[in-house]
Amino acid sequence: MSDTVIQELIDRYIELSFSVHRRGEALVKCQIGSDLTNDQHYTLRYISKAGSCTSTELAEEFDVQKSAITAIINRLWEKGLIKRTRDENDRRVVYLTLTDKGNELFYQAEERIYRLVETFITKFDQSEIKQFIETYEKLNQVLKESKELWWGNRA
Amino acid sequence: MSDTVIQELIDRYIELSFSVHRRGEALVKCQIGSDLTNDQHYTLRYISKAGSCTSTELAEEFDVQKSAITAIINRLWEKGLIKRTRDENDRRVVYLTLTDKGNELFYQAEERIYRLVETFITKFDQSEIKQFIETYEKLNQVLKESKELWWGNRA
DNA sequence: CGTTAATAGTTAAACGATTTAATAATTAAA
DNA sequence: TTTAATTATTAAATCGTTTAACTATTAACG
Repeated sequence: MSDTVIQELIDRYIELSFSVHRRGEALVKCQIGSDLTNDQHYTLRYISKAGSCTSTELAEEFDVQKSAITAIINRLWEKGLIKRTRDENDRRVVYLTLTDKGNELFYQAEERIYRLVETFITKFDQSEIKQFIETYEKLNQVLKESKELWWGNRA
Repeated sequence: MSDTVIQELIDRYIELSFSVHRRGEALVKCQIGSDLTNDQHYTLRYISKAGSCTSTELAEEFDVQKSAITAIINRLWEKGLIKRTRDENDRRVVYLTLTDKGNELFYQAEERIYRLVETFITKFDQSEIKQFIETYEKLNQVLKESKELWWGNRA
């Protein structure tokens, strides 16, 4: 592969890693606005899809420390969007689920995002989107593996 | 386009916007580690490519308030990586340039990233990468335009 | 059984990135 | 010359993150 293509991939990926989080933020806040941050929305999203999960699971999934999860869950809990339930068999474990309010807010946001994407999706054709998603997933996977490799050499 | 493909794009994009910033962070810190955050590296990168620029320019480019730029520039300045120079003709303006140390650190990071990307780039073929970059740019452009549209309706 | 590990989650302190609102200094416009 | 607009900064607040220490609980093993 030519050097310029590698360099361009790097440029784009770094650009991506800088800007896309902010674009996501705009996406979540789009139109009527939800008062949710990108990270909060993504957390609701994960819990909604899982039905119920633990802090440890979220920390592993998001690749952050458990204390970061505690913080974000606290903020969602203060907004009344999340419920904490202790496991009766193993009393160390806390299950996280969405409250009715949490569910409602999440689905509202999802619907808004869907409507928005519909407005511009016509500019792409299906195969282009599919290809993009595939390459992204591959790239993400490769980066994840690489990361484990480097960090295995340290610490 | 089918509903499932739209939904999948949304899922992937939201995932992307959540995770990619963290992957970028790992990329910047890879191997020997640079003590730069992703945002700091990206800022050095922009100034390096531009040669010299202003806070206002960075704020527009990064799509944040100018005070956020002041903050990040302060941190880089404290590390001795950035120089501030007042314009003699218009004394409101401050030009930002990299110091020698800033240049060195930035190029070290770039080289590390390049070497890393080389190790896994073989898993992709050139056309796939090119296509990925193109679609990314298109998507980014479309989202930028959409954002201006929604936010034009507010405020 | 009882002591020692390990695990799940939280708290506290610190830092980085961000926003809004207010301000200082300077230049442009009327 | 007074008023506007522009450039950059500061201050206060919030969010997301890390590391380190801690609590409560469960598992392991002699």
